Amino acid sequence: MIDPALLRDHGDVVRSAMTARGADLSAALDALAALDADRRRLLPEIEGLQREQNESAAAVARAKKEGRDTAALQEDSRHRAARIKELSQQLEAVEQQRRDALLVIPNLPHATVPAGASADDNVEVRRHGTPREFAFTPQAHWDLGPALGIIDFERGVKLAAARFTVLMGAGAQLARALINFMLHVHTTEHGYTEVEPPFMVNAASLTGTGNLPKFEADLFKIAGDWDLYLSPTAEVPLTNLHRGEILDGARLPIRYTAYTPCFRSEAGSYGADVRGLIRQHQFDKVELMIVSTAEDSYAEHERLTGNAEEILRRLELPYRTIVLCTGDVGFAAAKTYDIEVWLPGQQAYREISSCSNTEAFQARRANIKYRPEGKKKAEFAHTLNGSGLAVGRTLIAILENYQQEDGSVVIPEALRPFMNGMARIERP
RNA sequence: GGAGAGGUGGCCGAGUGGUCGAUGGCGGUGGUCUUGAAAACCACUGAACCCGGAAGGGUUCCGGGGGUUCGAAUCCCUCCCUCUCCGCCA
Repeated sequence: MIDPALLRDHGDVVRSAMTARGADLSAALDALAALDADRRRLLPEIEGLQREQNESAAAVARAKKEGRDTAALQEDSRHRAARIKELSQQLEAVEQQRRDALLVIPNLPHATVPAGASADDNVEVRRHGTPREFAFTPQAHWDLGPALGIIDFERGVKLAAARFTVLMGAGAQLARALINFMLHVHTTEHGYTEVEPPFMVNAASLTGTGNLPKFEADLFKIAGDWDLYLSPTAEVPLTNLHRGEILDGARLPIRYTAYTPCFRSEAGSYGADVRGLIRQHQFDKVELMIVSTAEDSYAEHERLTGNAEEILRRLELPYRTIVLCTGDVGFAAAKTYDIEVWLPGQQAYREISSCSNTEAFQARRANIKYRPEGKKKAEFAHTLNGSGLAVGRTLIAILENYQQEDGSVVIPEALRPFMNGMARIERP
């Protein structure tokens, strides 16, 4: 949620930020500003009447104690009560509309975010490793995996639906090893606390992160008499851990990591990445999440992105890091780095992590505050999140980058301790 | 799934229609005392929003929502949550 006071006092800043995003929100912002003005007109009027009503009630109490007649006072109060009720109903309607309007306004891009209209305008900030030279034509993982007997696409469809997959044998083991490896590095070297959250979340949590109300179509909702959704990312439960709390500033930054399965309906992406493991309705991810002070959040953002990159460096996978431009940065984010891993089967860098600083956008929606050390007034925290990393896509990257001419796949050195020492996955 | 009990400020715990945002205790902060600490004593100690340049003033909040009333923590309705027992179960 953007700061309502910013729209009120510096509407031009908000408007130009939305233009930079390529979002035409001028009508929505006009409506929001009008609702805000209505609210500020109604509120003092109601509060003044309530004050009179409180005084009147006290006068009745005094009069009764002294045995005087209170009929006139009560009659007066009755009229005022009706007026208060009438105005309050108006205010309630205005506030509801104002809330609804605020919840669909995206975040303001940070000043360091490059201007641009689409993903084509994203800017590469660094590149690590060199794509391997193959003496043969490298295969895509959707050929490698089934040939090794470790990925079964057909049976995933049989068990559930398209975009569900079964991992078998060394494939399942590899996914589990990756999860353990990532959690191990983040908890023992990067200072994150491991969390196992619920894999289903409620509407309040999804509203806090910004998935609701605007992106309900991307979610799987639980049928029946439940206000629950399958979590699309651990960002949702981790960010909401401190929803409605005021944290001690001395405790910040708080860093969490969690392995969870993630569930996304992938509505509207029917033509994209239909082959292979890239885009699934269910996938595993190790998430990184940080609650930070406002001053430190951009330093934390760099750190978090580096923590995610470190996994790829340990696995010796070539990657590049790009910063999303104003036209591509997500709804809740002020700034996002995408980390893209090299996939020889596609001869392309593909997203394997997305690391965002949402500043106070989610904190305002989820009411996450902290009391700066030595200060009395609580402030909105900044929240950050990033994949550290997407497990399925990491598995793909290993298969494709470490494939051998005979169709076997070498296990990266760093992963072998988590694979019971296995050094290679052979064809059956 | 069945039966019962209960949700009050950071915590414990009073309060069953009239200045109650709420007695008291604990915890916390500051002070007095002390070489220092403890103890004792004193004071302060929630949040959101509105008006205001500020100082300050005001409104709301006793699980959520609605209702009765001049007036609700207190009465009524409803929803949510927690706990206990039984059943079932990993």
